Amino acid sequence: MKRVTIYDVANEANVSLATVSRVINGLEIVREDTRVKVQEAIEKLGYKPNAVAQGLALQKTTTIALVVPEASFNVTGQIINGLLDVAKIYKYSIVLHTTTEGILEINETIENIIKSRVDGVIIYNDKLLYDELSELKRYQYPIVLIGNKMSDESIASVFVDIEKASYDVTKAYLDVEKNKVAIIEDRKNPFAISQMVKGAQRAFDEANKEGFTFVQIPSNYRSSYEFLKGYFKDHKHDLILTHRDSQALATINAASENNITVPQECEVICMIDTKYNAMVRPQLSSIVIPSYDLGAVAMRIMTKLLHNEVLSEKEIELSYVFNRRQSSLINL
Amino acid sequence: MKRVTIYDVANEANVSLATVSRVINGLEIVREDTRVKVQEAIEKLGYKPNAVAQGLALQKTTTIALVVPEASFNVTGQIINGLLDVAKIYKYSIVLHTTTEGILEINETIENIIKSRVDGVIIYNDKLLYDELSELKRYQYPIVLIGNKMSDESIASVFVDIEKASYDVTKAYLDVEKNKVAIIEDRKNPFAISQMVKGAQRAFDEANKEGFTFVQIPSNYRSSYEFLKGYFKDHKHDLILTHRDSQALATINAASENNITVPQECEVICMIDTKYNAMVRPQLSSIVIPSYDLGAVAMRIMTKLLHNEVLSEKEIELSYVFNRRQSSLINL
DNA sequence: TTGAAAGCGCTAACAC
DNA sequence: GTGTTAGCGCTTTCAA
Repeated sequence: MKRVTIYDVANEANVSLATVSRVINGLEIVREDTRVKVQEAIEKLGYKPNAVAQGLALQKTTTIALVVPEASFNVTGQIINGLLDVAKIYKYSIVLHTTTEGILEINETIENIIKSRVDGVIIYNDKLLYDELSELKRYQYPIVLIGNKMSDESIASVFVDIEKASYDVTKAYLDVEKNKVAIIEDRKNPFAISQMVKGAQRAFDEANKEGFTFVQIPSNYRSSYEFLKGYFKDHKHDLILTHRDSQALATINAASENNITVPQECEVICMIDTKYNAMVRPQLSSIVIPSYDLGAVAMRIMTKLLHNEVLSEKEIELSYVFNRRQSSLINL
Repeated sequence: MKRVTIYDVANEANVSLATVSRVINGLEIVREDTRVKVQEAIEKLGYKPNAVAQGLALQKTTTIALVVPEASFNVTGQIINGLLDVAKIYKYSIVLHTTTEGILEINETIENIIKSRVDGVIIYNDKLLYDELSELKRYQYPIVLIGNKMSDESIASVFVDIEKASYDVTKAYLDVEKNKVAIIEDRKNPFAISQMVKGAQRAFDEANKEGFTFVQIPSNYRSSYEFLKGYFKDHKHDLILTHRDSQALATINAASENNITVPQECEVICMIDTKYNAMVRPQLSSIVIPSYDLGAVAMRIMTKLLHNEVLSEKEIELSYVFNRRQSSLINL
């Protein structure tokens, strides 16, 4: 089946292609009867405008690039859901890119994004730092960052203040003299972890206390779990904060192996709330970061950027709530 | 910064745009010194070929559309990882589409796909049935289905024989006289569940036994869990098969509420293996469906379809293994 | 209100 | 080995 073009429709309807273009774009300067004529031709031929050609002619593609770390869908899944829902509303397509560790790979990804001439790029990525962004900025892409607080003429961001969340939680524990607080490393999210550490440290400093511990672990679940099993043989904490649910689970399981009961002897709280938090036993207390909203808002901001609407604020902070479940005892 | 085009490069290098086109496409009929000259111009100007224009000229976009159900990333995450890895190798971009229940929405998605002039579409979707596919076929899109067994001139598929998996598991239990087998419904994956039921029923039929139960449940985790809590008050099973890990967790938690111990009094096995299966306690036994491979193979097949390579087989079955963990007792 | 024609950036004959 | 030119399918001035 030969692809039907705007010419075919024009022919069929006995009008010029300019007229067809006008009706498919809903321009009001078309007489009703010719509009109908064209519509019928479109219908009859099953014509669908070629978005590629439109993209060339208009110099915009109504697609945006989304960049997330490879294998991160447990964390980014909800974000993507939010993103796509809003993208649908504004009729944007989403091209999905994932990045691995290598700087080479990242540059290749950026190169591909630039070649694809998307209208903007949304990034959820702890590691895509300012240097890499500059390449994107050279080409004047509107950029929305998810998770990192940052902005300038072409960059906006949507995030949750994890430093504050970490501070709040830690402070609540210090207030009741539960002073042995530890944060478990998350190698995949160095920025988030650095924020958490900063917040906890601030709480300690303000309380004039010491004893905060940062526990470095291997990079995957299996070895983290093994490591923690050993770690808990001679370490005790009142509260352990983790970034992801998987690390909280590793912690709880490792503690359990050492006959440390959660939450009685050691409380565990993680930062990211997934549906598994409520499914596992003990149910995981967590900061509920509004992932879906993070994605939805990011996409909404992007549409504003693209339509040159004024943004009253380019750094949008979303609030979290604390959801205490079974793995911890203190309410905030 | 004005977008630099192939003309600018041609000017800078004092050659025609055809020559520039040749070097960026790596055609061998360019003299070395002019190639170098052009490369330098490209470098100097920071030129990146416009994929949109290439798409128009070549009548292909080297992008493929991926369609998955909305909010399915827990299940499709791994598939997408595999898909993207292979897509990178062959330099294809992936446009992500999600579908919700409504038939209208689905048609809109298909419409958008057609407009976007992707080179092919890969679908993981229990509900996108033959009727909807026909629209795509009208436009001669190569299609690769993940999860469903189906094929014709333009359709290929990659799947795991869930019917057989379900049969195997059920048979193993019937063989040792554990005859009270139940399958928990999964409203989001009616096709998969129907296959599972079929397999279990076949095992029962062959063994000339009765007692297979299909348990219908509400659609979300929370209400499923509540429902199952009630259900287990007056129902006992030797083995419960579920599709997703979340349903297995709901089952285990509900059983536990009724003081039914897993796996001693009731064994639980699910079909899809996620990383959480090994993290929760008891660890979930499961059929390990090779999700990553499903995605990777699907994309590989797609490249073959697009390059007109002959496919010896258009229905590719991947094999599963059974991973017994703590929630069940019998090895297969 | 409609049509003619230039242009968006690139590829691929075809000619030189 | 390199240049010229006609598209690819659409939008958008500018005229009519």
